[in-house]
Amino acid sequence: MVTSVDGDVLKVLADPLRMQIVRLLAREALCTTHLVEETGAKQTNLSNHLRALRDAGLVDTEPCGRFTYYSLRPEAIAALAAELAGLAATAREASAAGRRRSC
Amino acid sequence: MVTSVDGDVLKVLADPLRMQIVRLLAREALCTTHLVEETGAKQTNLSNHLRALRDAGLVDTEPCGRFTYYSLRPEAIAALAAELAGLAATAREASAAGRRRSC
DNA sequence: GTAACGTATCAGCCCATGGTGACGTCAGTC
DNA sequence: GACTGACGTCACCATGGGCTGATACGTTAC
Repeated sequence: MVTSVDGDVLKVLADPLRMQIVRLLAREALCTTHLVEETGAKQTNLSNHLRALRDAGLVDTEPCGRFTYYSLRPEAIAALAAELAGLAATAREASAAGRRRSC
Repeated sequence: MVTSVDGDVLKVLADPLRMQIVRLLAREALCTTHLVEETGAKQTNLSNHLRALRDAGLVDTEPCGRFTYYSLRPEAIAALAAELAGLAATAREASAAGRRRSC
């Protein structure tokens, strides 16, 4: 299949807290301390979610002294957006053509 | 916030079987029987997932005798794609400007 | 060195959710 | 009417994954 929407990325983004992190990181790079303040979540919890985001290739980390800056990787999000847009285009086309499999 | 990526839609799409259903429905409208053949999943299981997709506004149903046709709603997918694209654009801009919060 | 701080890892609990079987409902066929 | 096939709903079980506390590690300040 040409466009295989990455299930892992979707699963990672499906969590509300991780989505909130992604939204915050889209605006500016932050370190864990900031995210604790912004989200109100425990540091341990955030560290787990950040690891999930890192493993999925959604964020980059940059150590800075004893801090660690997290920043969003626009390509990852853009790739997912493009794949979904392609899916939507296919569906629109199929819908316009009234394509359906007979029973 | 202007763009609030719908967490429900993401959560629904995060399931691999549901994503497979969405991909199949993007090409043509199908009824449950077809989906059972294509996916190999149990009818009951599919019915549950289809309900989730319907509740999330991702698919439309159209009764046809004793069959039920399911079709993808392109708008729902397109809206999600657009929101994600917006997020990616914001992130790209922030990254280019080197925006980061000081510790 | 020691203390304080930022961050990561681990083990455990608990809840949400996917899968399944039994059953009910509705439409078409005889 | 009785039967069959298409779908949906419900109750149950099992697994996954999110949250937490304890703890470890590395860095900076004193």
